[in-house]
Amino acid sequence: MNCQQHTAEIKNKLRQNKLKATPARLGLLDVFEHVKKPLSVGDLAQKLGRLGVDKATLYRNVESLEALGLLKKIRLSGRSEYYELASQTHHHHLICKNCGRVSDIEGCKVVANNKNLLKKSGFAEISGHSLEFFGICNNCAK
Amino acid sequence: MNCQQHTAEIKNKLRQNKLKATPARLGLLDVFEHVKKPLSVGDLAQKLGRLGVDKATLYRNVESLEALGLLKKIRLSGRSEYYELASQTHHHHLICKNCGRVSDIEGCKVVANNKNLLKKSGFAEISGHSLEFFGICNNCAK
DNA sequence: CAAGTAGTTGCAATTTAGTCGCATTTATTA
DNA sequence: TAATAAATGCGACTAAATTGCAACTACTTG
Ligand SMILES: [Mn+2]
Ligand SMILES: [Mn+2]
Ligand SMILES: [Zn+2]
Ligand SMILES: [Zn+2]
Repeated sequence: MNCQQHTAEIKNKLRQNKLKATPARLGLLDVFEHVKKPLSVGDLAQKLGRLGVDKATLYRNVESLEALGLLKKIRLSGRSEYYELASQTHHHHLICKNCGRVSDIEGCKVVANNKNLLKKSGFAEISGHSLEFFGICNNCAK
Repeated sequence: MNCQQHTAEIKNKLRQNKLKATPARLGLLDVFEHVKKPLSVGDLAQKLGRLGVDKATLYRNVESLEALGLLKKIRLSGRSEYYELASQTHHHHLICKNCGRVSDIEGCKVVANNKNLLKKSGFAEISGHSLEFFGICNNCAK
């Protein structure tokens, strides 16, 4: 699939959900396509430099694009929220406690033994992990 | 072990680490002993109501008590940081996407199959999870 | 292709979570 | 009880995120 087809697809998806295909949104998604790392709104603002998109707009857009299923919010350490393209295959992250560097861990089986994955990760030491499940509690499901 | 022994132990641990056993710290730890849920600094401030501990003090204390190993910082959803007693056995959490309710998942084997644990969790639906590892990357380890 | 309009944007003000410096107070020790 | 290292409260400050609103623009429909 080439880039124009891809853009057309995105525009469709937006319109199907009554979201306009604005320069801010297309630019934002384009940044995610080209940058491989998780990005905060601050990162985005910087990458979008010449487009000069207001931060309120960025916050509103990452939120609606997440709701739409194009972005995924991930919780790294630090004070800001990060986002990735939701189209990436499910994976987790290794976060350096020293410098904050983030590496993807491919081939997740939460279910299986992770040791092999970690060996291949390019990390010198794994000192901890955090695993959270999200869902609906019985009380809310009622 | 009764409650007084326990308090004495905590005082010792604090003093051994040149931390004073202040009302703010003992009160804070007491809240954690009695409340089973992870707490943010905001939660703590509220629970400590009548003691009227300043938020700067609370932030400084959760930090030093974490460094001391009495508290553990955990990242749930939402914007603030949460803490739990570090004395609890290693576990993870189920977080309701609807109401934010947090349940402990006991008997963690990140390594093993989680399905049985989830059945017992009191959740109607598990729709996702997040797993992060923390460590030192090769670049930082150098 | 020219309105009409729902949806979007930028801007400024505001809220929230957390941090910091400093003068005062307190827990501990001798 | 006096000396003092550590802790506290207060206020000012920061960064991240949110909100209201008037102006604007991408899309729809004719
Ligand atoms: Mn990733
Ligand atoms: Mn817990
Ligand atoms: Zn590193
Ligand atoms: Zn719930």
